Amino acid sequence: MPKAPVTRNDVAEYAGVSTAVVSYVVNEGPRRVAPETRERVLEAIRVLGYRPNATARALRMGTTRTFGLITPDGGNPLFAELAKAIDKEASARGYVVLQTSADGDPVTEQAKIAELLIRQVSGLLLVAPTEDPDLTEVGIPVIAINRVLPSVSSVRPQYRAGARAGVKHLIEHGHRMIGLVIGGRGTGGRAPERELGWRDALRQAGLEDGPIARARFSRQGGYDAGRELLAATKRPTAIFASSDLQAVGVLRAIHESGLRVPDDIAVVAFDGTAETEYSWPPLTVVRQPLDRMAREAVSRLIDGEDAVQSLTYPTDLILRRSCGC
Amino acid sequence: MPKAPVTRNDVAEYAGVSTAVVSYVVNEGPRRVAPETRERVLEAIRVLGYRPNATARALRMGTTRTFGLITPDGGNPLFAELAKAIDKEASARGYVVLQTSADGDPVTEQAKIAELLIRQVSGLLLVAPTEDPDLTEVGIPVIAINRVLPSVSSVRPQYRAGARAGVKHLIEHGHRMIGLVIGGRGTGGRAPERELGWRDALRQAGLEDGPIARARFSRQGGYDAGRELLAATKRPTAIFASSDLQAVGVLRAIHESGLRVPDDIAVVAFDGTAETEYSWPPLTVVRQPLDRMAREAVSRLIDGEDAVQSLTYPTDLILRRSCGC
DNA sequence: TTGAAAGCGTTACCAG
DNA sequence: CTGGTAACGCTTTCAA
Repeated sequence: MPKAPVTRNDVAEYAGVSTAVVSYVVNEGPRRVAPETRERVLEAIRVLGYRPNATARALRMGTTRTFGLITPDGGNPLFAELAKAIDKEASARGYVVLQTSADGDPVTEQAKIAELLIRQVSGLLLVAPTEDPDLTEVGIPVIAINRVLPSVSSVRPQYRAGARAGVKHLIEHGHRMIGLVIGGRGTGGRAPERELGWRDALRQAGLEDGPIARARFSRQGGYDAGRELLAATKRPTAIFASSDLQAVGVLRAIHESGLRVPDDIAVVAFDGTAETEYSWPPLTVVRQPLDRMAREAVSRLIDGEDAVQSLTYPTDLILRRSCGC
Repeated sequence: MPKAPVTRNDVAEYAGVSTAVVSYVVNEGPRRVAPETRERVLEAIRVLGYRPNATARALRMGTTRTFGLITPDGGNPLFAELAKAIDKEASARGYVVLQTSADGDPVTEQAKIAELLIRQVSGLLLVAPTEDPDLTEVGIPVIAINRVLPSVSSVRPQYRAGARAGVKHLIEHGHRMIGLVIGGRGTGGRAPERELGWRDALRQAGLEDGPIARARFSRQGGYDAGRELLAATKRPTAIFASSDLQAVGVLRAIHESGLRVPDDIAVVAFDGTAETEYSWPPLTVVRQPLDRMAREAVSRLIDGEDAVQSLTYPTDLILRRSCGC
């Protein structure tokens, strides 16, 4: 027997006031209420165990104070960490986030967006959306993270500069043949900016391109790519991996081949999730400023800046052992 | 100028029918509607771009088809994978999950529960809740995952049997001195069942207890614990880590000390997240049946089994290289 | 300082 | 087979 929920009516009755007064007390406005009355209402709320019904409030107010967050894959630590940062930021500002995963599938992604929209979310955060969904007419603020979309604002790390810095560091260690592991084969998208950054650094140093292995953004993809690079005719002495997951796979490929990191091959990765601090050896990484991106994304949704902008944030180079430091 | 949302009224007007009919069409019930009328309504919906308002529906129906999920830490891969499994399961059954993280803090946890309750979630999933919140009076189904609570049903792996199997495997490899890394120091709770399982296996084989290191359930905790065990007077030849995160830390501690896995020290971990397949060496793990647990937890929430039960599920022993296989 | 009442978008009952 | 309409719980304007 699921006991009927206590409504604001019950509270009003118990306290001997009107429902309006209860509302004033609960919301601390928009009208003042006499201290004594206020006490009575508070008491009634306590006694009855009243909890306001946010759906009714949302219906009336037209806003749910809820954000929808769609990631391509909740199992990817990068997205998990990003989601955590967003949740934290949103919580701090009184919002709740409806988080869901699109499983890398554009049609699932579209369906999830629709699902969130009917639930009247106050804003939408799309992490690395696979396709460009039709977003001009949704009527709520939308922001893309880690990917730029034509019709909405976006927030992402300075991929190109970050990759350049990572590769440059490898060059400073004396490497002349630096391979690249990047997206492009299978699902998982590409990463043109990181590829450009890698090339920038090589050009600046007057080096020729090292071998490129294109693979999915996964540990397995990195493993395959690593094996490919190790088998290349001109085997690189260093590898720049465009994601943590791939770097971890590369590491495994290198270990299996009996080579040593960083002595035989150095590795630097892009992303910088927690996992990289405990790989063997610990990975030198170009870290995405997740907290800052999360803060900015949430701010824009709440404060409703409506000009379409694409914002980028500087990365951090974290030196650990895999580069030879 | 945020264009006014199109409501069911607009659709009714456009199609020249009443709002009730629109409702029947949208919900495919509870009344039949003439095919021709139906077509007109569908057309109107298409033309106007109508999207039903789920908050109004929730208010009317008293159910949101939304679950609240609270994990202690969204950054922990185990919980991220579990959340993913739950999201997938819930999605398949037409539910959406509001996921949020309590950051290991009981008061945050309580606040998040309240936040979800006012949003009228249809059920609550609590992953490894830190405290026993007052849950008898919430009026919606609640299920605990990976921890048993007095007042609600729970779902968890067979910790004891799983740990026993993992340690037994180590014994079969010939190890006689097997250390344990487990929770208990700092935040992060304990793990009595896993400790019991470890001891069971040792007893069964007539072995004495190896050294125990208590630490937080984190990579850092495992690292510290690993160093502690390596410095022990009777250094173990094998270590059973009660979580993946700790095992990864243990691995790092071993590598730093110059020892080899599994030759000098074997390692087996409990959990079995994706990360362990790509550690070096790949970890032999006792895998939690996350998908099954997720399915069962969601089912119970939806189907509303109200007897308080604590359900356990068998683990899988995944053999990889860290045990010596 | 407080009360009454309208209305948010939806569902479902009751008439027609 | 379809239309009208009350009700869900809440906020807020208007009146007292």
